Amino acid sequence: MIGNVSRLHTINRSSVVCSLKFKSSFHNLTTTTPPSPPPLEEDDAAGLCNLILKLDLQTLSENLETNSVCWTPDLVNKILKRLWNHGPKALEFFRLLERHPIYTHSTTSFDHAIDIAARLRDYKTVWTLVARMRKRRLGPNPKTFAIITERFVSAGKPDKAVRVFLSMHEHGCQQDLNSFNTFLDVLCKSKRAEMAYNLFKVLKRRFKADTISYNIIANGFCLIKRTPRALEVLREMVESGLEPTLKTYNIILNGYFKAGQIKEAWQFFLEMKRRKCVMDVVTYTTMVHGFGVSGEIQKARQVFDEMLETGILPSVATYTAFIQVLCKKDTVENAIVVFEEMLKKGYTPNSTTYSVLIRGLCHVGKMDNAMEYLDRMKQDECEPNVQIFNVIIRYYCDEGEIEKSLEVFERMGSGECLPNLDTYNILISAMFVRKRSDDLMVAGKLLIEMVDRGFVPRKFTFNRILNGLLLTGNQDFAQEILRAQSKCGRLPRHFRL
DNA sequence: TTAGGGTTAG
Repeated sequence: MIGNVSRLHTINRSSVVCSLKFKSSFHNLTTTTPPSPPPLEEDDAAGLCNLILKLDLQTLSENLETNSVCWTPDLVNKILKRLWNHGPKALEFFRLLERHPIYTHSTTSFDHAIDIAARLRDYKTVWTLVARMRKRRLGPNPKTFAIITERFVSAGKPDKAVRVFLSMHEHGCQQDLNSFNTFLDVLCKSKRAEMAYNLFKVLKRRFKADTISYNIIANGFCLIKRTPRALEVLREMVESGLEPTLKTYNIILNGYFKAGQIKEAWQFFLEMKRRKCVMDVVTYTTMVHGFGVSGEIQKARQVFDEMLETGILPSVATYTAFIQVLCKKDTVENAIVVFEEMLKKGYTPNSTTYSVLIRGLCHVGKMDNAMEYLDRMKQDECEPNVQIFNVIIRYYCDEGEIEKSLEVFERMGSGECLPNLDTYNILISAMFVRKRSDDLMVAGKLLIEMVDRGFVPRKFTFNRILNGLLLTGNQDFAQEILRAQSKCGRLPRHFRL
């Protein structure tokens, strides 16, 4: 077990894989007078990320300021995206690069950095960056505000989000119908349709609300399974002289399915046909998925076949929806048949497709098979995302295969895809199952690492580990955990921008 | 990043 602890120590720091990857990038960064900057390849972002994660502030600062890397907004954005689950490091990198003698950040990089800071709930940094953006005449733009308001809403501060939206112009960003609709959508997607509707009523004249505004609100009510309210909103829309579109119908169709009103959905679909409504791939995907989720696989298959007969081409999303419902309500074997069929027709599955299939395989205990598909993703040049890793880790944990789940975790740490809050929570919980003191040590290490990466563990998690450590007489380590806890929610001074 | 379909457990 001590092996496990020491292995965890090495994650992202000095594993062999990492060191090998670092070499080339490190060379690029430390060479002081290269004849010309070497052209950057696809993998440079990955290599640079590992380097950024490895170096301390001082060394990183020295390296970033050399002229040997040809920084481009694209490269910087790639790095910021890869470091998404290591917010403090991402911001440190962004801040250091701001001092670069030649390179200056782009609008999109500022937006990424603002998103990261907002996710860390470091609002002081958010506004500092907004001000800096403005000073450099790079923004802030409507997208910047979409990011900020969305983060406030998901942090449980919708009122603050409303105030921010209403104050956009004070930051030099004009409000218009687009930004209004975007903000309504942010509220609706967080299941605050009622709040969005109230705001809509107040501002609809000022912004000249259009079909999109109404569709957003209707969809918001559908998301909280309130189809009658959605229909009311649409009635209001027609009364104000706006015509529903195919998107409107698709929203309602999906709303019926979401609310479990399968009969209504079917009737609505028939009515659309009767009225000779032009249907599209979204209509059919909604039907296939809706029927499938409610367990009506035959109906789902029938609609899928009908779609092909009508000459509407399924999309990757259609196949994904079908594969998912087959996994859930039929058999994973049949899902694989459809998956292979999709490949034969020349479609390239994306990470969502792999995700549903891998989840399906995990669910029936076919872990080896799931791992095979994880490897197949690479062949398809499809990067596995953190959700896929989380599914595999979760199921390994559920099966009591703690070592295997740690192996997958290590694979993530060695640069493939950084773990997120869920990953840590899943693993830490699993460390209590076997009631072994060495598992508890791993849990502690994970907790410290996640705090270091800007995640805020629940109090419960801290207490659980602290209690365990105190019971096993591990006072020193408990102190370390306490230090991590006090650090939580506050970024160290050098992260301040 | 102006709206609709596909990932996610209870």
